[in-house]
Amino acid sequence: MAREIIRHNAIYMQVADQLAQAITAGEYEAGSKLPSETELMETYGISRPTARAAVSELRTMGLVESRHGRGSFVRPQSAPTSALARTITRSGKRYGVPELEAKEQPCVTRVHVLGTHAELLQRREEDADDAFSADHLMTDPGTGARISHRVIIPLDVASEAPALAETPDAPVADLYAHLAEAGHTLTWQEYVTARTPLPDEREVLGLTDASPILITYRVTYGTGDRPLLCEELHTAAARSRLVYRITPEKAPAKRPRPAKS
Amino acid sequence: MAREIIRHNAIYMQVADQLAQAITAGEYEAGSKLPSETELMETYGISRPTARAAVSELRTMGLVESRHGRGSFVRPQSAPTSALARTITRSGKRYGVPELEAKEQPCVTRVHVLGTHAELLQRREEDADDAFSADHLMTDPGTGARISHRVIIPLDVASEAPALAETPDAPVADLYAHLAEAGHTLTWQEYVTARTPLPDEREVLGLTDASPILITYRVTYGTGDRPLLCEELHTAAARSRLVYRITPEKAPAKRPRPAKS
DNA sequence: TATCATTTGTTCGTATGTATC
DNA sequence: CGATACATACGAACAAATGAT
Repeated sequence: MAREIIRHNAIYMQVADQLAQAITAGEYEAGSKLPSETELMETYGISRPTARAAVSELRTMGLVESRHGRGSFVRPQSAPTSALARTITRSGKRYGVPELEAKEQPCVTRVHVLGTHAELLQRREEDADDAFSADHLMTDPGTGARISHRVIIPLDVASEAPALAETPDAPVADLYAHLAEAGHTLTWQEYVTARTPLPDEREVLGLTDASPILITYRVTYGTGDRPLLCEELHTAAARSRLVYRITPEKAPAKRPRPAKS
Repeated sequence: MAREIIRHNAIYMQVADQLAQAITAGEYEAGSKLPSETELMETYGISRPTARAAVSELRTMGLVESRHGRGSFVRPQSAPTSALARTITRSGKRYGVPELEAKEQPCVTRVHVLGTHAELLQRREEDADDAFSADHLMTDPGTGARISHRVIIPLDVASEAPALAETPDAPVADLYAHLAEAGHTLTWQEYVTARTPLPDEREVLGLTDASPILITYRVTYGTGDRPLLCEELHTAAARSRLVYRITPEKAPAKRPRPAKS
């Protein structure tokens, strides 16, 4: 019954495992050169495609990085990551977010609210609500890592706070301010996931490999917990680390039980 | 000056790009079968290794899943992900965390505080401080996804709150309570990153592929912002989504500038 | 500056094994 | 059993980037 989840019989996998263990055990220093494919062929008595497959595994594991004409190098275990604070500050009526360096002019388009955005903004996909989409490309001052940032502003929200429709590409702190001025009491919630980047995402973020990207959706809620905005942020997981401050909340007298009829 | 970051010249990459776009555009339904390698060879006029390389790219992108003897199938775009709330509630002196189902008996070991743990607990690696490590294997009740959870309790912290040393494998809510009883005012901060799992991590979490895992480090700070505990949580990014509530903080009159001399 | 050896990247061909239907 | 499909493995060749001569 117990089905083998992973096949370790394959030669290239055995070689990859051995090398992975050696790397994680610290037998190869960070930045040091892995044996070349030719050397692997000789030491393990395998063919070139097999050696390549083993190194390819290490690459997708994020353990090594291959450079054309030079070799494969061990990536630093705990890479120089910069902390990306996902906090919001408030001074009076003005909300602030950690500053990032803008790299390009923001780009505004009209989109339909679909998929995760529809789910988080609590809209049905069938309605295909229109929205503004403001795309920003920024850099993390710490590491220089690129960050792509998109703000989705549903049209009905924009019509309630016209300042949003005029400058949907403004910094999010301004968008928050406009919503606060429109009488909303703002709260936020953030959803974090990760996945391997698609080719075009790789290009946008300047990634050379298929190492994962962190994706966060920040939803701004207004009065009555109505979702107003949805921001989507992409960043290379290997270079940045998200930081959240967790503030304890008052526990309700009776724990709400998720409906599951 | 503008260096080409990604080569799209490669045939297998071009094929992978086309297929990836078709999949993300919804031309293939979730769960539907991709053209077989033989079909790809014919339609694109390429060899078998090239067709395989293209499909392999799609696999590491997490777009498709290949099954021996059957074919490659499109993975659901927005997989059934469950939300993993990373919140802490408080009722009186008792702190609560969202409940997870324990899958195995916790396992306690003695470890040195190294790497990221040392960094977050603000200890120097050279000191190689001893600590308890309590490993829990749990499941997300929503999706049944496995979650591995490790608590690092430095020995000096344990000696200040002896209850910690007695039952380091207790639920974290109990650990928090013990620290609060020892006179600490607790605050938390969480660091999120992601990476491709190592073979043994794959096995622990029951993953069949190399799709990314989300890693969160939750640090518990006591009085004077002294780091007391470090929790590390691993979960498959494809099946879970972390949820953070963001509470605005009062902005300091003058923004503290990170020292960088 | 030019050449050469080394190393990875890409592509083909071919063969065999093994799971599924 | 046979056909189909993916998995593994070998061999071979050339391209392209790199670093040293």
